[in-house]
Amino acid sequence: MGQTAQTYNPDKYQRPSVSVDIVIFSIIESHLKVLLIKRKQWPFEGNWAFPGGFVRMAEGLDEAAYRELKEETSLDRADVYLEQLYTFGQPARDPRLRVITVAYVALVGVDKLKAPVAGDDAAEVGWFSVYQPPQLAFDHNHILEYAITRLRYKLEYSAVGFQLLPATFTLRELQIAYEIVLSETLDKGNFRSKLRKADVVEPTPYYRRTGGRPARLYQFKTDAVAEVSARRLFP
Amino acid sequence: MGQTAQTYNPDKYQRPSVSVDIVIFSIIESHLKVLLIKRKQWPFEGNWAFPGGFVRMAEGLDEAAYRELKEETSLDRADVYLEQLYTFGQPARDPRLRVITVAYVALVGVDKLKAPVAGDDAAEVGWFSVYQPPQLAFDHNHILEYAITRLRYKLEYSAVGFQLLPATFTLRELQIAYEIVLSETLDKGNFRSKLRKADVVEPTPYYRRTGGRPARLYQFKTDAVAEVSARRLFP
DNA sequence: ATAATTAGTGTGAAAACTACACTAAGAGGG
DNA sequence: CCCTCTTAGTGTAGTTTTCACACTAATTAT
Repeated sequence: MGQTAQTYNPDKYQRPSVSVDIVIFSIIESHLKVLLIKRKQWPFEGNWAFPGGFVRMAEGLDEAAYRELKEETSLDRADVYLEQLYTFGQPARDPRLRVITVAYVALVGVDKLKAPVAGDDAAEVGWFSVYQPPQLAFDHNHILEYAITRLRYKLEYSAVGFQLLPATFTLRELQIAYEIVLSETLDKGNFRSKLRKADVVEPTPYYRRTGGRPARLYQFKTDAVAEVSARRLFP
Repeated sequence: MGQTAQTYNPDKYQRPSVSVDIVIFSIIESHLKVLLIKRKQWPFEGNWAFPGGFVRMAEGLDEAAYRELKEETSLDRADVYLEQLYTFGQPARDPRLRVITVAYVALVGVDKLKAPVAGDDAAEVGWFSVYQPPQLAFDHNHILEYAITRLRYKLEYSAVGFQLLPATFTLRELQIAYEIVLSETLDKGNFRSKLRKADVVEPTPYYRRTGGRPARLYQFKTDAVAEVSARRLFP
């Protein structure tokens, strides 16, 4: 019969290792891309993996994710949107030892990207299209798929899409970002009127020159809640 | 600088314990209730907690959740809807040792409930209204709130609400279940037409006698997808 | 000037949502 | 048996939202 949490003595048993993995998305050159690091050791040597690492005893999970983000990509917590995705814990997902990983999703605008730095071992780092990723390590294919699904879903009913853009942007750029993530085209007029009603962006006094009529630059309203009330924002 | 997952040797470091906790919801006597177990030991002795326990080295997370469910409540995996909720890992959430817990939400129909059994130590077990829970252990208040929010949210755009009812039910009963969870009244006609359009229930040949006109019994369509396509199902 | 290009607005038809009224089928009481 | 009460189930008009598409606006290139 069952051991309940109160009687079970965990010291008698082996404990798993717990890591965080961060799926970092950005839109680079009109493509939805994900940051990956090349592994230099067994297992999955030469394959690519999300930045991440083991959770330390004295830190929370979000804290661990922000720390790894900073260490492996130099991205500060102020520069990214970070959210817990899901926890993956199949016993065989790491051939070395039992590792349960808490996956996070991060969104970052191109303007925030420094040249991504590697860890101590100067591993190769790169941005890859999410639709043609390289050979991934562990169950990271599965995690990536799940992350994309969640990102699409989230974009439909909230305003996190702004996190993929620079601080100011034209409405056309925002629409293109949504189109890239959702993999569908959106109607310009409808996109704009929804945006107006959602009341999540505000105009700046600046314009960006384009091929034709200059486009007004907008910014995300700081007081706007990310979770846009009831109804879906998009499509 | 950063330790990456590939160079870090986790054996050199202490590892946290990992548990699963299961927030089990049911609708009992027209109230949304949650199953809790009374703790008999320090810490939080006398407080109530979700069923749960430590994850074993050879089992996955869902597997651990189903096992605990079976051990502590006799509920079989076929009898419940189970879904991972969120992972809570604040270092101080358990005063004894570092425990990271992967929380799950389970929905179960009253007809599935046997008298809930306790573990080896015959702990007290009970169903409590989610709005006036007793004194809870650990961060379980926080987990409960999060679980309720997610349940409401999920009900709005998917058809999991059926999981809170017996195998067959009247549409009125289903509406009441939704009203209880969402804490708002719904229009009968509109509820029914949405349900018709969503195409997730089918009539059985049976009726339930009520005070007035007998009500047709319905069942969840087995081939219906739980995630109801695009638009919100309710309100 | 004129065409080409991109920004931004307006609008009518279709679909969905909402509130509310209506009919249907049983139980119970005189 | 007839009337009333209760709960089940349907219909619909008015409003709001969505969707497709046409229109105007401001700049660059020729």
